Amino acid sequence: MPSIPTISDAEWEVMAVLWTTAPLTANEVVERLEGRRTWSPRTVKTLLNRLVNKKALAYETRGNRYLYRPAVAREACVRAESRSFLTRVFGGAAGPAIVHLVANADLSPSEIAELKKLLSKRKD
Amino acid sequence: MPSIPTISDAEWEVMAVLWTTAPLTANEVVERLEGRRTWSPRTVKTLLNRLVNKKALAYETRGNRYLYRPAVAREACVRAESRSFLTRVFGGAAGPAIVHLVANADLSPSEIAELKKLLSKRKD
DNA sequence: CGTAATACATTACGAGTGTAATCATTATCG
DNA sequence: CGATAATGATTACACTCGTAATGTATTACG
Repeated sequence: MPSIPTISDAEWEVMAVLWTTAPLTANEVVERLEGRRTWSPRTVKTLLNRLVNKKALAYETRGNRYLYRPAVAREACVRAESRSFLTRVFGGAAGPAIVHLVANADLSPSEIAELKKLLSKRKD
Repeated sequence: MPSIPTISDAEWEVMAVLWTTAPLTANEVVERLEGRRTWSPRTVKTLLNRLVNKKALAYETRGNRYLYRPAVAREACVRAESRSFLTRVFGGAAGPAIVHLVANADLSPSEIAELKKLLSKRKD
């Protein structure tokens, strides 16, 4: 399993785009970020570059253009970030963290139902 | 409401100590971190200083010693960090985040029961 | 073919972080 | 009272991040 690189806030936005659709050219990534961020295209290119250096993204060249695609799975990054969050904020204790989130979150009835089902299964 | 300063990883460790017990002198904080971290006492002093500058800690002087105490509530910081985590990793959607955590977390039966109770109450 | 446009690479730069060492002030021991 | 030890303040330094500008190589138009 490839170890998960550290992905910063801004980098997560870029990764999110490519986890949704890949491969994309740099400009396609820029387009998909418009509206959500007010970044200069230069900034997006910088982030793409850093992510490639971190081996969070890979690319193939198609002519003079690069096609970027994720090199790490979203699920793996989510797990890593979650662990880091739990450790920092709750000292690693998932129980209190989940209680906090459930108490403060805006959950739809169907989400509540799903969570209850999930909890019942885990009791086994 | 005082706005919540940004608290880094290392700083969270220090805050955690003072949220548990306060007020404490710098050296008492250092002692309580021994074993959990291998920081030089200097490093801890630096972190205390930064936290005071950020107004996350306050102090009173007792003779030549400082007594540090939190200036922001743990609960408020937890909320801020949780929001930041949800936004970064799950695009702000709490539902999927909680599902992920529940699915991956190591929960005790009593925690599971507590969560189910909490969810039932929220359905109303 | 040469020059402009395009696309990636390199460099920039101030703020924050992790990790400390040195400086200055104050209190305490002899 | 003076020297030393203790304590907080200031300074350090390399690395990451957010946010770009500038440099370089390649392509495409005229």
